[in-house]
Amino acid sequence: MASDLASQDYRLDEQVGFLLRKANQRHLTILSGMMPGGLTSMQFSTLYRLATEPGPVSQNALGRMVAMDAATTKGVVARLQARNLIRTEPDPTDKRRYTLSTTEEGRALLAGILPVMREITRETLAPLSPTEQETLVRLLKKIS
Amino acid sequence: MASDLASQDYRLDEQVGFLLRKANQRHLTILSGMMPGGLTSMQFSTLYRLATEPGPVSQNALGRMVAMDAATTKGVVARLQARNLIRTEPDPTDKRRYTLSTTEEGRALLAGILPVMREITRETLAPLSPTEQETLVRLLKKIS
DNA sequence: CGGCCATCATTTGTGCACAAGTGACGTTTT
DNA sequence: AAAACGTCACTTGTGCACAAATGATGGCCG
Repeated sequence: MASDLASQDYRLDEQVGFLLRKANQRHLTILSGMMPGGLTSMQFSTLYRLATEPGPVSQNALGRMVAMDAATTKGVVARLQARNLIRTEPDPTDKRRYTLSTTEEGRALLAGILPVMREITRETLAPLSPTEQETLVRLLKKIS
Repeated sequence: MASDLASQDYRLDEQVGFLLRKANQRHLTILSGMMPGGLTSMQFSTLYRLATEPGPVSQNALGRMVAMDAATTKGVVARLQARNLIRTEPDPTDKRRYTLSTTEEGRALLAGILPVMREITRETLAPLSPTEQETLVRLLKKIS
C-alpha cells in the first residue's frame, strides 16, 4: 500500500537524478529561447568542436568529442550539413572515413553565437552566487 | 578562422550546460545498468509519484508532477499500462479525464525498486564526499 | 599471405522532450 | 444562456540518446 512506500522515506525531488534532469531542462529552455539561428545545443557543440579542432576530424571522432554516440552524431552532422554549416569529404587515406570541416558560413554563425552562449550560461547560473557557480561546475565535473 | 574562435576563450567542457548533460548521461547509464524490470528513469518516477499520491490523479496532472509535458506523459503512461503497472478509468465527474491508479503488480515492482534507486543515487554521487553531495543537491535545486 | 579483430559509417527500433495544432469538455464572464 | 477562455487528452513532426546489427575497410598477428 501507499503507507509501505511512504515509510520508505524516498523523496523523488531530492534525488540527484531528478534534479539533474530538471536543471538540464531549464538550461535547454533558456538556450532555445536565446539561441540565434535556431541551432540546438548539440548542433552548436558539434559545430564549435569542429571549428576549434586543429587537425582533420572524422565523424565518429567528432561525435566522441562532444559525448555523442555514432548514431546520434549522424543525425546532428546531417542537419548541420543541410544548413551548409559544415562540409564532408572522403578521407584519401582511409576509405571508411569522411573528413569534416566547417564552412565559412558555419564559422560566421559560430562567431555570432559565442557571446550568446556566454549569456546563456550566465542565465542558467543566475540563481547562484559567484562562489556557488564555481562550486557547482567543479562538482559536476567530478560526476560527469 | 580558428584563431578568432580560440581568442574568444570559450571552453566547452567548462560550461554548465555541457556538464549537466554529461552528468545526466552518466547517471542514466548507471540507472539503466542497475534498474530491475527494465524500467526507465521516467517510468519509475511516474509510477512512484502515482503510487505515493493520496488522491486521484489525471494523466496530465501526473505528468506535471514529474516535469513531463502532456505528449511525453502519454507515451510513458501507455508503456506502464501495457505492462500492467498502472490502470486508467474514466473520471465520472469530468468526461475529459482519465483517473490513473497503480496496480498491485505496479506497487510490488516499486517496492523492489526503491532500495535499488537509493543505490543508484549513491553510485551517481560516489565521486563526491558526503559534504559535496549535499552541496551539489542544494545547488541543483536552485537552478532547476 | 590469410585470418582475426577493431573501427568506420550507417540503419532500425525504442524512448524521452518539446512545439504546434485539434476536438471535446468545463468554467467563467458577460 | 451564449460567448470566451482554459484544460484534457491526443496527434504530428522534429530532435537527441542509446542498443543492436550490418557491410566495408584497415591493422595486426601468426
